[in-house]
Amino acid sequence: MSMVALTPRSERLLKALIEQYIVEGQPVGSRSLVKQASLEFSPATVRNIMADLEEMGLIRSPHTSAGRVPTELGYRLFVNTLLTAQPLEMINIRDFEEQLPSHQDPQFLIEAASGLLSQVTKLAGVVRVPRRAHSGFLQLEFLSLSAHRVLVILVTQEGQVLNRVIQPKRRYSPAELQEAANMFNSVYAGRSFEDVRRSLVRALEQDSEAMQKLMRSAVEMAHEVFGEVAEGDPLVVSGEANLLAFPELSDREKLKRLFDAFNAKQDLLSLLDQSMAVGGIQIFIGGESGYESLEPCSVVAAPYEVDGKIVGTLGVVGPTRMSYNRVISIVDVTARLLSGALTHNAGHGTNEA
Amino acid sequence: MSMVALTPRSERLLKALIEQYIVEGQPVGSRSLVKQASLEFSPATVRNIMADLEEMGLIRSPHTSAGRVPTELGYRLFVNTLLTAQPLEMINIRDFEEQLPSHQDPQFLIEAASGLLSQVTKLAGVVRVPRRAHSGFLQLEFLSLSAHRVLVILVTQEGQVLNRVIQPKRRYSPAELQEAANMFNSVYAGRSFEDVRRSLVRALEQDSEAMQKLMRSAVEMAHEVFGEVAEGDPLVVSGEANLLAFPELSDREKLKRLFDAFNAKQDLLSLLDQSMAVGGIQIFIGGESGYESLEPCSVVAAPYEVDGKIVGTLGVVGPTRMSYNRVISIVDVTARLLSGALTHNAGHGTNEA
DNA sequence: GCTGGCACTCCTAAAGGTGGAGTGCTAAGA
DNA sequence: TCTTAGCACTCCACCTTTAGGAGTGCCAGC
Repeated sequence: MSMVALTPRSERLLKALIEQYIVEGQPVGSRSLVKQASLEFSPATVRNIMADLEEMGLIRSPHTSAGRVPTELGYRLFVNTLLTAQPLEMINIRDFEEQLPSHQDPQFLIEAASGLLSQVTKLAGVVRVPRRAHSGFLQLEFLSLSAHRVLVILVTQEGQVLNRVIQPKRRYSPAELQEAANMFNSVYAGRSFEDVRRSLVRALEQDSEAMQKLMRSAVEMAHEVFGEVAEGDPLVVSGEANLLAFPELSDREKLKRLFDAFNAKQDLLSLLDQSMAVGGIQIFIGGESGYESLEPCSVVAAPYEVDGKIVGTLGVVGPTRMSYNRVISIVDVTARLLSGALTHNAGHGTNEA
Repeated sequence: MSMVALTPRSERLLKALIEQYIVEGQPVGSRSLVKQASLEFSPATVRNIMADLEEMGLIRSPHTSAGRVPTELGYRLFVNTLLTAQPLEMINIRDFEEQLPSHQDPQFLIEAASGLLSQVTKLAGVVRVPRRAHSGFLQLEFLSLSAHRVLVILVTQEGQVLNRVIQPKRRYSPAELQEAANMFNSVYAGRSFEDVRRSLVRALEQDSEAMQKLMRSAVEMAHEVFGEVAEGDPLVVSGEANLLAFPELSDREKLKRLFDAFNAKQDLLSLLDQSMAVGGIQIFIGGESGYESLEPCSVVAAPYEVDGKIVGTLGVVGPTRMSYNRVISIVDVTARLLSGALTHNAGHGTNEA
């Protein structure tokens, strides 16, 4: 494992090898590599260089008389230093923008982004949705639906709307509901969800005499909703079926485990959260992610923002043999566009007259 | 193809054969069938009867010296007349009910039902969500978020809440928004979504003089939302990965096509809609559904209701070789429970004091 | 240090061979 | 007339063998 720096020639060779392997999915032999990359030296020379690269742990042979295949280390070197940036013109950004119109429902945008990622990469797209607990509580509204049913609507600062129907103990007039909401909002608006939830619990435990009666009702009803509103699905996945097309995942066992991972979502979730903390585009190659279920895969992820603050992560999951430069560009631009579409004070609003 | 009625004995044999095939997934031979079902006649006799059944098109041999496998016709006869009802005690209905609590967000309930179906059947669960166009519009609310952003909230009679942020041309005070909403609701409440949408288009085309200014604004803002609010995902699918476990779907081509069908959703959607019109539990075996993509599958579907009116369908998709009696019971009970959870005036409300 | 040549390895695909599970048919028994 | 045991036959699934090819490693010459 002599960590001698690569010569320019061996770098070039490694790059050509990985690129060919990414396209063909077959171990790359010396002869075909010479032909494919029109190298000016002979197969025998290539074999010598390959032997060096193998010694360095960058490539390996599946067996004695097969060609070479990149190792995780090889991919890592490749994405770190050998990638040629994808010309972004090739990806029609217009098309992307059309799919992610500004000022839409956040949930809709997130699902659209996930679908977009999977469609254009032909891999699985995944979006970590913003956590509600940390997002800001903007406003609450009580609507009377019928005698004993009140619709409670919560609005987050991100523009998300959550709702739940509750059945309060007594009947309230629309005016009462309105006033209760006003009182509630004036106290709690602007604080984080988690913060409000805790405050409500405390308020309920405290002496109820100290609170105005209507406010007490508001707190009770709000608590019912804050406590119960499900976090919803924290992960939006699409295009899993695309992975069926890859022969390297034809191993039924592996495939099943991978799909179960998509279903369980726990590993992916942790990975994306971890990536959110770091910021910037993250690439996890094979076992680098540290999750066994994702071992045969690579993940390319990028955080996205709302009003300049990172709130979630999106990315692509595919076999280690993926077209990294293309995927990276796509993930990058999608993250930017999603951020733009989710950000409210965007300069490109439609009705700024 | 002599359509002589089956003798009780051949019926019994067919039933045993299909039941064994459902469990084992392997062609059933005469000897093993005798042993398994402890029949009181010999393998030779069974062979004779099998030959008859084959002539009637109820079973077939994959090849000369293999056992017999049910045909679609065989399955059809089986589910029509030979099924022994699954004792419902076996499925713990309590568990189901816990997963589908009343008075929850409809979207949540629908996703929970889909997940429930797939988990307990180990197949793919699918729910057709109610169509918005036909559902009733209950009430609309304008909330001022910031200077130029207004949150428009639509509430359906089913208790669903839709929302979108718009940027109106001029600024409105909260009081104005309140009044505009009141005016709007007094005119349009109770009509179907599609109806309201059409009315709005007409109102906008007509002479604006005839309308009060604030009402005009309300109509404009409402139109922006009614026109643009996406229908959302009409189909909730879960547990697709369960299908990977079935060897009969190991054909990569078929599997890919099936997964694409789940993604495209068009065929499944048509099938479920068709099933909704008929009402009652529907079973589509293999090609009976008429959709090529679903040809290797069977679908068991049942409609569900809100307030006594059928609004959608749910079901299970799996290989033709599925445990029909079990699946039918599960689909049935899930449809009932979902109906109950979605129905508002349910007798089992929690706070009816 | 590069290259052609050569022996060697090992996979893949096709071609045989074998055993078992299962069938259809026939003829004898109830 | 229905049932059953027996038997020859079929065909798959599995294994082994064989040949072919792609590729390597190494050596010797340039």
